[in-house]
Amino acid sequence: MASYRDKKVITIGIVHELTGLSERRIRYYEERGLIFPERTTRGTRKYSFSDIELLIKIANKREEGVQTNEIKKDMQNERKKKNMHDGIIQGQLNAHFKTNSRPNIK
Amino acid sequence: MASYRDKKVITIGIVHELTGLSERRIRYYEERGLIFPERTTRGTRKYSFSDIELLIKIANKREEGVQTNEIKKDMQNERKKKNMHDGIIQGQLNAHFKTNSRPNIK
DNA sequence: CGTGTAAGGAATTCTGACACG
DNA sequence: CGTGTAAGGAATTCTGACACG
Repeated sequence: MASYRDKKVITIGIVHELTGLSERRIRYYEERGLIFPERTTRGTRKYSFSDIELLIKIANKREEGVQTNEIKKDMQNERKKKNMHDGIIQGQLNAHFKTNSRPNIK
Repeated sequence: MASYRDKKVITIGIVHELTGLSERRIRYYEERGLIFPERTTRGTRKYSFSDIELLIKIANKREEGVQTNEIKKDMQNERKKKNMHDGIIQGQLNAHFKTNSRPNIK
């Protein structure tokens, strides 16, 4: 995991080129907690391809009139749903192997 | 193909961060025809992840004392070998299906 | 609330050149 | 030949703020 898709290496200018979103909007969505670029040593933002895909989804929601607040909640719910699903899988695995998740790991 | 690995979206500063190579060297390898970044509308270079991997290979060769000239020839030979191999495969496919590569495509 | 814009400073990138070896 | 460096200009990015609605 954490392949090319998730490596944060793209500057905001290129993100703008790729998405058509203004730099203002891109920064604003970060301010609202929808997206989390990393920073270079000297402070310029770095985005990943998956950030770019997320930005496009966000922009589409905004076009439908959804507020950033709502978008954020939706994203958190997706997260929760995914984690629940993973929990179920893990539960099934545990039951199958009749063992704890991390036995005897100090 | 032409997935994330091959999209040219990384500025030279980030390439430097990722490879440790000086910007001077990165530009020089372009000058010698070893690497081919694209440009933004206003002229700044953009590299792909595969460019970065290639740069690392080039740097390793250079450490062994191989000249850029040699490295370039080696790269061209790899290309040729690969194309020959593809040709063989294609020939086998053609023989197998007793057909031309692109029949009746206008 | 979401986005545009003007503002000023700091950091980035570019090219062509000189240096050394 | 391969790489460093200083030079000057142009473009980028950053933050905080005002505007409108």
